Amino acid sequence: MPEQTIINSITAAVSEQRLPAGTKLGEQVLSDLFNCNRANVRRALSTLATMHVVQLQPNRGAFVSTPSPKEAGDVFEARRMIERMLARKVIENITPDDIVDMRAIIATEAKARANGDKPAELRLSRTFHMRLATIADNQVLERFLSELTLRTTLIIGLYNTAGSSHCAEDEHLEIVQAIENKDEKRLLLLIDQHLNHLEAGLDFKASTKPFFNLAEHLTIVPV
Amino acid sequence: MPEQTIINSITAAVSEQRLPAGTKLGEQVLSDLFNCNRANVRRALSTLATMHVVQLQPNRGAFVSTPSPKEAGDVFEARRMIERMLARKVIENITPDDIVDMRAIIATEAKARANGDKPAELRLSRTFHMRLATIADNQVLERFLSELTLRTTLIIGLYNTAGSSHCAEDEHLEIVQAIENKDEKRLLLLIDQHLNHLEAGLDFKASTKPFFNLAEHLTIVPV
DNA sequence: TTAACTATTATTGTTAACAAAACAATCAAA
DNA sequence: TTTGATTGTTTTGTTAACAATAATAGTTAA
Repeated sequence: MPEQTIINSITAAVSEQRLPAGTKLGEQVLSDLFNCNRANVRRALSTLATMHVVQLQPNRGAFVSTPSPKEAGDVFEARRMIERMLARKVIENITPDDIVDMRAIIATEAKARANGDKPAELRLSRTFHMRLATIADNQVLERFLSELTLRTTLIIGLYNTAGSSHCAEDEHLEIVQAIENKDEKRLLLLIDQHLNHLEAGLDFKASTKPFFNLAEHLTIVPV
Repeated sequence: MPEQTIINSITAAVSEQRLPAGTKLGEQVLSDLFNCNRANVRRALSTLATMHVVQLQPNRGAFVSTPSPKEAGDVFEARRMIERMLARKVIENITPDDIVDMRAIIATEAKARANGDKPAELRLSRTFHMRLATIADNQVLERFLSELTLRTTLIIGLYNTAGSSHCAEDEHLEIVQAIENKDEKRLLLLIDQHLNHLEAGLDFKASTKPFFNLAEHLTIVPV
């Protein structure tokens, strides 16, 4: 039981931007925190590493991933495609109850925003997207999206410029409306716009990123 | 270094259908085989489990995954979408050298088939698809496809009915031709047909799963 | 023979101790 | 002040031993 608990806690923290990119995840700290031995921590970190949510550095330990600009582009591209695919399936599968659920999520999200509770807002935004995947009923795509939303959050935390680091609430509402109307064309348009808004807010030049890879900037000149 | 070796060996064996679905992957056997301790084996199996290539059963150990019919459907659906996306990117990025490379892979694949070397044929078929992903130059989609091709191989090994358990060689050739012509419409059609042929050969009613000696079919592949 | 029960064996899960590497601090010298 | 070396501390990596659970074999009784 402890291993999945660790994974869930870390992914939750990342999804709420409580753990910024680059944060060291020490084994001792985690095993103390979760009252378990290091072996469990190790396996949890290994699993998170295969999801590219953390990066393992030999003999140095685990760190929350710091996606590169290229990586960010790949993530957004993959995510856009997967969400479009899910959207099509959602229109096929949607039920009135699902619509009610989604509106409830959006309402709670709006409340969190009004209260200035940004972690809750971020978490609920992700919940909304993941709910679409659940309705679409493809567990492979659902898992892929789960990973990509986490990585998206890391990317936004790294490269977002002041402005909207969150999904616009009205966009979520419009998406639900399009689903209810089974208007596929409009839904795909909204999905694209939604992700475009996120991506447009990124600035890779002036990253507030505290860490950077020296090797990227230094080239070895032969004598 | 041993961990990645274990992962590579098992994925290689799965991709060549030397390890059928359901095979027990004992920790002692693997640690003996790879001259390492159980901790490394454990982490490797944990990583493979997050890729859904093996399934972990509490207190029982690790087994090569036996995908359910529903899971098989999800895998094919996701794979079809990803390969279509990759195909579009391949047309953008393709170079003459890439064309030569791909034809070489297909030629080697044909040779393996002529020699009745089925493992090599399966491996090269996967190589062909993965090469498309490399050319498309999206590491996220490349990793997703890597997982999905492995799972596809397991599915085919489980549910395929006698006939063509492999990609048709001429289909690969036609795909390269369409890429060379930058004929996107035809390329997407071929991709769909290609995967449809694989899926059409499945029969979920009858499945057989044999067992045998692990060490006999696992070879150590260097990183 | 089959079924149920028990004893034995093997395998997985957990823990702790140790080795090796990276990190931090101190101090000396240019 | 900065550089470099040395030492001590912390953290990761590895290994082995032990505990807990499941699989197996053997035995007895119906």
